[in-house]
Amino acid sequence: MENCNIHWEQKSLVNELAQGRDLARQLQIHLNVPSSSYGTRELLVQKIILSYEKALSMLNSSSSASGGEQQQPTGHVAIRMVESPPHSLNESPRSEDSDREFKDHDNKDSSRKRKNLPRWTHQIRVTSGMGLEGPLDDGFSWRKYGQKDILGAKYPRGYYRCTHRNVQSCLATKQVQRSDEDPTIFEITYRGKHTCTQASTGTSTPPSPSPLQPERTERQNNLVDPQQNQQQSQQHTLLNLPEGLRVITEGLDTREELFPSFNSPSPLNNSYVGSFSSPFAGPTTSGTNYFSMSQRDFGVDQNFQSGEIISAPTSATNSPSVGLDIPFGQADQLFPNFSFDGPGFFS
DNA sequence: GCGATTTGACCGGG
DNA sequence: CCCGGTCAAATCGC
Repeated sequence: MENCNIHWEQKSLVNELAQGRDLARQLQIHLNVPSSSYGTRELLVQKIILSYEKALSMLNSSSSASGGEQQQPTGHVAIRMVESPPHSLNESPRSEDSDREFKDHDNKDSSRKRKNLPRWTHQIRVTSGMGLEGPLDDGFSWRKYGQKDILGAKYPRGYYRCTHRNVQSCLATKQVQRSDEDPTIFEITYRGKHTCTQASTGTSTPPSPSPLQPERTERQNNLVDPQQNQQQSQQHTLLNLPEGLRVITEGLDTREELFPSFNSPSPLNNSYVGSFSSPFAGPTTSGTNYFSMSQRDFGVDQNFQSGEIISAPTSATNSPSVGLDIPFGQADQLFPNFSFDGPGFFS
């Protein structure tokens, strides 16, 4: 059993390093492309750093005592994934989703619904000034399909799904929930993975950032704001993310999405790697009070010094499992060959 | 007119 | 039966 663990960690470590290598290659490419934006490059740098950190944490946790949590030294934005089991004691256990069954006449294999789709949340806080913040775009186009008041939460939760769900059966969804206590924190939960092919060419990327939209409190409906749906220019919109943001990320469950480079040999075509690990979503709606920030408020030269990571408040503080995660919770979805259903492996 | 959002209804799990 | 997630008709915005 332990051998399996060790073996597994080696494997994920290799994955991590390979991902870092690919990201570095991407960065190299971007450095040669004049159209590449600063934000894009910075994002790649961040991801490379993240990759290193994860690899290091794997090494630390495996060789020495697992509890050793080390801080990331850099003051930059970093992303830390914290694994937290769904039934952990922290409140807000967004329970499994009860998806109404589809009209899938054919697919009666509804055994695995979205029951165990990968799910991870990112908590995003924006500290620049206050109030209205950014078009946090994660590079995907989402369509809002619902909004609900959640028990015990002051603010409603917005439900989004991928725009191309019908055409590409892209089942990715996300939820955006504003924190009750600190209204500047948004908790974005992603579910599923994007299978849709987004605008890959990048020829006519819509550069327009979304305009400001007034904040609206939960019950007011009259003030609707024209806001354009977030466009999918994977790379370009990503530049919104670093500046002035204070990012809290928390990963739930599996994060096998982060290893798509597993079998993409060419460094060029894993551009969609970048789309996954960018946690910033565009809470676009006027329904809940989301925000947008004008680009110019954040000088590009600001170096986002305020960017800071905070480990997730709920579980990260006391959970020793910070930094090591259960890598392939649903590995079967991505890697069918990679079965590991050993009992008690992680559960 | 079309596509996205809004919003109450509905559904299913716990 | 309550609550969270989704649907779908109405509405909005372009």
